[in-house]
Amino acid sequence: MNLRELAENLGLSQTTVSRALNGYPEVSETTRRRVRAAAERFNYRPNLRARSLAIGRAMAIGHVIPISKKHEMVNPIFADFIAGAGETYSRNGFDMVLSVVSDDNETRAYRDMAAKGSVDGVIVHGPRRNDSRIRLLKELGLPFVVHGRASGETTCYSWLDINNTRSFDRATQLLLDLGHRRIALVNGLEEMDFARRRRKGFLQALARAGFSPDSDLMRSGEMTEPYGFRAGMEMLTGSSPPTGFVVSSYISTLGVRRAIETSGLDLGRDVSVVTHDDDLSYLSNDGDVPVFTATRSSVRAAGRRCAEILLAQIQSGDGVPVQELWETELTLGLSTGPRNGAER
Amino acid sequence: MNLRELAENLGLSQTTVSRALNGYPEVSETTRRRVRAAAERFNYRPNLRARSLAIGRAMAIGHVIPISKKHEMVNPIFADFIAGAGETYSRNGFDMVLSVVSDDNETRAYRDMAAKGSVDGVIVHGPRRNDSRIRLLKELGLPFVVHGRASGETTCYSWLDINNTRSFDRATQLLLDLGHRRIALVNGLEEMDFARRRRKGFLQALARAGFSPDSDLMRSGEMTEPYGFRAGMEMLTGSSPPTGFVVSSYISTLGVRRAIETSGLDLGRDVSVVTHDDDLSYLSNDGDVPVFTATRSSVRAAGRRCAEILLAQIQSGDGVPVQELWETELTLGLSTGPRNGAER
DNA sequence: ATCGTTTCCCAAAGCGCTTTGAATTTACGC
DNA sequence: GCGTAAATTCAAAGCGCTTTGGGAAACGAT
Repeated sequence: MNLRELAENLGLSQTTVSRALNGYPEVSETTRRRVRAAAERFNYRPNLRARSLAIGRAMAIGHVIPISKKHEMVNPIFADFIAGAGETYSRNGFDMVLSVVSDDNETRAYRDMAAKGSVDGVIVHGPRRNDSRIRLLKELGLPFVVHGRASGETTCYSWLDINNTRSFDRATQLLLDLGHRRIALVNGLEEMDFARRRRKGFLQALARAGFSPDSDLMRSGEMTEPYGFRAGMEMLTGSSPPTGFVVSSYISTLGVRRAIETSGLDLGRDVSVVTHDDDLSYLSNDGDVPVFTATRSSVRAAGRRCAEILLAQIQSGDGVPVQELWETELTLGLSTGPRNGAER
Repeated sequence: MNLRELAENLGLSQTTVSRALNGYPEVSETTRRRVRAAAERFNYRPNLRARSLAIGRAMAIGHVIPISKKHEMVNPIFADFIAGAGETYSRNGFDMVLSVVSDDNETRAYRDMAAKGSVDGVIVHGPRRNDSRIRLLKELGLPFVVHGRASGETTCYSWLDINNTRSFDRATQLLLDLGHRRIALVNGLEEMDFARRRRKGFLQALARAGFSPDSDLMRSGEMTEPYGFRAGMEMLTGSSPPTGFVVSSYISTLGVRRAIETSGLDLGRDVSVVTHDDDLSYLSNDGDVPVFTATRSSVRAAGRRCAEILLAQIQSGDGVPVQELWETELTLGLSTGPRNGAER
């Protein structure tokens, strides 16, 4: 059932039917009701492609997901973000189109999206230092919101980020306050912007306490469970193992815990761990008392908000960037405690 | 840059340019090269909406993700599936459109997709017993592939599933062979088709060994980590705790492990666990020796394959259903061992 | 030269919708 | 009853592409 058929059926012109359905004032209330009823009855929905061709908008938001051996974007954190953003989209009648591309094709993917006109805007995930995508998207004139920030990028753009530096400063400070002296950082990939900021916060707290960084106690890598395990094992079996860990992701924290247990140590007593908790719906750190002491911020809420910002930007058409910096909650769990008196 | 401009620029008609780019034989090789070069130079991509309006195909596949309090589809498993499917899509020039809807709107979402013409086909996730979506999609004439199966649905349709019954039969049998007598099942939501099949396999193995089912040792729920923990705690602190667990998801297995450890028991010695492992890229159970004994099947590979089947179906246009049943690997890890001699 | 055949290219229609500009009907005041 | 304004409705153009049905040019064969 298309517009023409529906119009014929009603004995009206396509114009009138279209206007009736889209709420234009030039059509009388009685015919509008009549049209609405018929549309309902025939289960009519305007063809999206035709509609967006006519109005020049795609009614869709794009997410480009680079995929490769070294850099895997489709992770549980991303899934939760998507869930949040998706809610917002469907509430506003937008679709979400995901483009999974090998990461050497990422630039092309954005170019394609812009040229093909398949989306009205995009969300940029996992910004890196000096991220070239931001310039590209500006050049293409495609509205976008960055989840995170790209330090080094001086031009103005919309982003939503958490205060990574302060989060990790506070997390580290907590361990210092508990008496820990050898504190390890298990971080994300060094090229990711958030990882740099977290490291900065970590080092900042150490410096304040008068400690100089120990590169043996700093790891960066993609935040999987096995990575956390490996990093944990290496450090715990090293010559002078840490008594505290600050970990960038709940997922790798699971690996760190495994390493601690494998080493016969007791989490929260022998070794303290503070993690960043994205409040993932499937890997909740909730409970009467959370298992892990964590800096928490819901990535799902971030998804919702990023989507809202982007849609507002598209609707308004003005290029006024919106920038939001969210603080995280530092919640105490069972994974932290005072340093054991005895040196290990 | 659109087709008209490109054609004008070349001094050719739109027809010729279109044909040149789409590889039709009616255009000479020399002009084809000339057109290709110009398209490259101007960074021309056909407008997708116009194109699909003209050819009547959307070049996109839909995934409907129901979302609600009780039934959360955006999980790490789904993320991996998406990653696999997405690879296939982009290799074939298709987009993936996700529609996140509250689950009382699911039917509407499929209807919308079909009527709006925004996709050429859909993948159905998480089939339930007697799933109404299958009938709906047949009625709508929208090509689809089901990831899993819907028992009770008698009509013929394309699906890709793993042999859940046999998997869980084997897993249970392994524990029986190791001497375990009280074996618990921590399963997914009862309404999900796979959960029913897994329970069937579980009970089948028990029955073969002459054991009758004990409802105290069977749980079902959404497969989160906290759920696994709760289920594990309840059973382990019950009057006659299990010495073996069969768990439906790696994620809830993490919860079960936490419960075991919290109870002061030793995984693999006091309590054995066999899990189903979807081979998630972020929560890998790999290693020289896997942590968990598991029935393994890559959900990412399943995503790839489902996408292939669907695309083939769309391309060919015939309605010949494809059905694939994959066996899982039963891999031994560190989480299983003979039952302790002493009764606990 | 003439007549098919190829080869190469084009004008125009059509996909299903929105929107412009105009036409028709109705309402109202005089 | 007439003129004007307001309220409705409509025909047609256009969004950017593909594709149908020819037409012109080039090429051999007669």
